Amino acid sequence: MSLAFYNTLTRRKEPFVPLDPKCVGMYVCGPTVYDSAHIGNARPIIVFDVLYRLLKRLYPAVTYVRNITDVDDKINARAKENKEPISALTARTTEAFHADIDALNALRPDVEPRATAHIAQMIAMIGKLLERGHAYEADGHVLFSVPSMPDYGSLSRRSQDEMIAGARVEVAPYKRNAADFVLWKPSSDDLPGWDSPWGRGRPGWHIECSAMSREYLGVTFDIHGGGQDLVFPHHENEIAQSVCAHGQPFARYWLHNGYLMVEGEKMSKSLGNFFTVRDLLDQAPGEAIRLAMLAAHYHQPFDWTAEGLKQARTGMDRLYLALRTVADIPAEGRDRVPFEVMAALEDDLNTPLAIAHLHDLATQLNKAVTTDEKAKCKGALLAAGDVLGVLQQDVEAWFRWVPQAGSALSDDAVDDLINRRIEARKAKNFAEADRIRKELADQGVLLEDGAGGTTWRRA
RNA sequence: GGCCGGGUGGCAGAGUGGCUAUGCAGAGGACUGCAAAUCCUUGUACGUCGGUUCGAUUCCGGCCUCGGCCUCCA
Repeated sequence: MSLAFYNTLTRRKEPFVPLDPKCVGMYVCGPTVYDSAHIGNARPIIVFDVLYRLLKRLYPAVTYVRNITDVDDKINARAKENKEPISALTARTTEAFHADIDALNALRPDVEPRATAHIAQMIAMIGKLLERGHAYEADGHVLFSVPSMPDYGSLSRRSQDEMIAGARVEVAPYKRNAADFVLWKPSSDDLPGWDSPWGRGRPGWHIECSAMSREYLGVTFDIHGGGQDLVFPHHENEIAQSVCAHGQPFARYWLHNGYLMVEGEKMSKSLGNFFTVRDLLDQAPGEAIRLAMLAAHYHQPFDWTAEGLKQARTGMDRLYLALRTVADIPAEGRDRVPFEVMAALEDDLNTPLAIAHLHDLATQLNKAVTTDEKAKCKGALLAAGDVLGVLQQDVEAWFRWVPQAGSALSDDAVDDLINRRIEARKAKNFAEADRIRKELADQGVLLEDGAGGTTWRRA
């Protein structure tokens, strides 16, 4: 089986051949740190985390770069609104972002560059664009000249005429062409700014990704990922900047995750269907959120629903339940991801199919008779979970998870009631035993009487 | 208007030119003091109209329909 991705650049699924098979480079657009991450932000985080985990299994080394945008007009506006220093806002938001993605089992990238730490590289790159005639100064700004690049628009497949026709925003008067975009803009004294050959100012939105990917991955690199909404203009402009500055190809494979909707509608604050990752982590364990997200192919539009999250949690329960039966048997071969799971993921990250195989593995485990069989099945299931980033926690911890807000019965109280029920059952007092079962059930605790005694879990 | 992506069984969601995933929910059975879990069995799915084909849900075309993007939202 070989690795293949749907490449937005060619609109086709293509075999993946890295530039350097010893080390694969991937860049994913990260968050602008002015607010809590919402579930729309979580999708690319989770999707590209699976890609990262997969690549790490297939190649000796992977360099995963995901930026932090910490200079942006939205940040400036929010800081002003909050009456807090920009640095405090970005530091706080970055920290919250890290906490959220850790809870979703997303591995940290190898490099997480901050835009403000790479202003010099951006200035150098803008200088190069000016030198090569792909940019011009106007009214304190430096703008990228779109007509200077004949094949501008190749990623999003739109012609320059179309863009001008479609422009629905008033065009700034200093632009030579309506499609031109800002590389550098002047900052007033109350705004963050850096000295540059064009005066004190700050970078435009797109230049940071061009500069930072160059810094850590080189001029040409393997994979660039992000949400579909970034295809135009962000990624298109990244390509323009990088290709024109270096005269060489930029990212070779472009992967974009589909849009995320909520209960069939576009997520927006005004519709009241806006959820942060934090909100969801209070409602369900991170792995359930993760499984819910991976239940659809990354390229498809995804409809986030409460029902879907519930189903994902039930699905995780099933997998952990299978593992619970073999808690005392050591896993065998955890380092070997089952072939079918790898094949599914290598085929353009088919996570729904991979999850189906996860369930097959759980069924096999449930049906396994000998200890040897069980050990192997357990290893296979855990290994499969490792590439998908699920089944990463202790089985009992999974079943003891309680929502943030809930005033759940303590674990000790549950154990106490279970012991009383065991006494009642010994005395054949089934009425009392059933009463206790009911009492616990009302508190969301399910009891399961098995050969090895009574176990419990929260539902 | 331009461009893009969808429409699969009760629900979610893969996939395939003929052998019809997977999970949840439903039905029946085994097991169980009860229950849960588990295992077994089970269900005339592929928007619509044409075309290509021995055969299409899968390929091609029209139509209907949903969603998105078109300058700073992942």
